[in-house]
Amino acid sequence: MKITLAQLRAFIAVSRERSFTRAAEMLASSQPSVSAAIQQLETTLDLKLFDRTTKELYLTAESKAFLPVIERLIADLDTAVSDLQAIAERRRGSVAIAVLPSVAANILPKTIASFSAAYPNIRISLRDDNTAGVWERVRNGEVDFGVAGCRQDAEGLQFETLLRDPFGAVMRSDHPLASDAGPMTWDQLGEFPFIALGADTGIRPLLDKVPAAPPNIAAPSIEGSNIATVLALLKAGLGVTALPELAMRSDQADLVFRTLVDPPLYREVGLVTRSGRSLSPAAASLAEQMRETIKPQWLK
Amino acid sequence: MKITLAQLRAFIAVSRERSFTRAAEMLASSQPSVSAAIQQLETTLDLKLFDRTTKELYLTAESKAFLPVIERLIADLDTAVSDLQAIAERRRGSVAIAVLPSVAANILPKTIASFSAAYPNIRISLRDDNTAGVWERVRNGEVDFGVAGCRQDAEGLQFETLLRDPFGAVMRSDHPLASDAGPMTWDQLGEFPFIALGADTGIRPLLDKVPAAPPNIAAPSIEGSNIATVLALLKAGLGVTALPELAMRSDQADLVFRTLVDPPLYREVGLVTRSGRSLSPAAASLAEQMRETIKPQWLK
DNA sequence: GCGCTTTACGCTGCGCGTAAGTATC
DNA sequence: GATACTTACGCGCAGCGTAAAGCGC
Repeated sequence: MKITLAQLRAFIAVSRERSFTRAAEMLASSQPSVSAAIQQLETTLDLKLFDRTTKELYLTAESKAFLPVIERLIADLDTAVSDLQAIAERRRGSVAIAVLPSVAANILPKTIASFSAAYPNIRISLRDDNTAGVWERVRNGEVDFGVAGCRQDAEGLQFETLLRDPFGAVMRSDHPLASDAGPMTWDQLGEFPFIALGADTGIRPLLDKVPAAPPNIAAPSIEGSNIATVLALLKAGLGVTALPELAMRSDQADLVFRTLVDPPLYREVGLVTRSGRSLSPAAASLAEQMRETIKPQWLK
Repeated sequence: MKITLAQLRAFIAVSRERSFTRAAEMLASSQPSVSAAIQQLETTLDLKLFDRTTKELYLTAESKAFLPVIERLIADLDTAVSDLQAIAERRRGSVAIAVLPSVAANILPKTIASFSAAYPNIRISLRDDNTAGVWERVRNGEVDFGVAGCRQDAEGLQFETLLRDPFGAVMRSDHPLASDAGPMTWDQLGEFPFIALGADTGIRPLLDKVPAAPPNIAAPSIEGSNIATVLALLKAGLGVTALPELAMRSDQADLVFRTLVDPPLYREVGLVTRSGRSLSPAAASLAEQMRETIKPQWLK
């Protein structure tokens, strides 16, 4: 015969109430079923748990010893379960994500505002990094998911596009190319010193694959290791570059962005997750919130 | 939906084995039933516990946190249950009893020898006391049960006769009455100084109710507070007394016991238990052993 | 005779096992 | 195509509730 949690709960209820009838009320059950539960427990353990007459009910010495153990057991279980349910219901928990700086600056504030309003007790841990760094942090489980550019070597990882970020030329506002703010073509960049990003960024490989790009893009005058550096170089008037729009939107002072066409180039930015691994409830909600936030931008 | 221990055990098994199939083997169950158990748990908790493909199975962060709690829970439960079963099977436990000195000397050695042989790991705690003391110790729960004389004021206590101990006259071997060893009558005691036991013993009240007793029994020359004292007085040749046989059997040196008849008087000696309260398994066995040990004597 | 527990009984439904289905590698 | 998990399905049985019986005061 097998012990069940219901039997243990009945045991606790009867012990506390010192009455089968009141225990049944407490358990929102019928009195005979409590009776049966106790009898089964007694049969299983081969031990009398209660000395009972119609008038009084006593715990035996054995059940007196058993009771606190079982009470703690049931309490621990209930605690564990309600903790889990709190996590499931997003009343508790935390999410760690890694995102591109451009995403952190331009998208996350809205996303996090909405998310925190909906789930005020979820802690969010945020790291910004370039595409390679984001992917690595997702791969090693440091974060629940990431937001970064697409990559080919998605071994064990999954990519879901959130937005297509259009490339444009960027130059100082007094640069010859800055006289017009509209779209321009790749070959117009050929006459000016090109300031490129390092090869370990997600942007550089994309540029290297543009057939219409003039040779100075592949052989840049200067290379900056990250966006901030490149923008600084641009502001110093040392050349032009090509960047996804989002990457410089947060720092437009003195700079002009002109969308590049013929052909247009996009950086796909999206969610990076471990394939075959589910997100925690809170992380899933945050990811969903991110999709919601970006959707309008998507349509742009 | 309700959580069951089977589900929790399935959760532990799958977590450890990282496979539903192997978990099912471990649980001596079918694989689909393990599958169902996990699904029910996931439904109840509204939480994914495992990320599973046919190839690999991972615990989610939540179940990783849940697992050790549940493992300890189940381990504690199993421990508690097996402890109780040890008690039920008399592999562990202890019995405390209070008995009359005469019983301790004449009956218990055999009883305890048999009992300890059958249940070597049960500790026995033994106190000897007079009838009043034994009853009191049973009443206040100091002992599991007692062996003593019968009493009327059995409020909440129960008496079960084990043996009828015949009264006899006791005197020093050089006493006139000691010339014969056979039965004698009460009135023969009338001519000699009577040494009585105190009124707080179980024996004195019995003597006071013998109609055939000569007046010197109710008005004794000397009163001893316990058997040992009375026997000492007898050995000093200061008089005669009337005692149940068992009370002096252990100390016959220099004394003669002659059964009293017309009418014969018996002290009923038996088990004293709290009514409506069950004995612990070990105590029940010891009581039973006592009945077995005494049965032959009973027939005497 | 009253109050509480146990027994009796019919029912629902859960859970098991077998077998077929499905997905992933 | 092999392997492992999931779904489908039928069966048995455990547990519930109602109702009747037993039992101690």
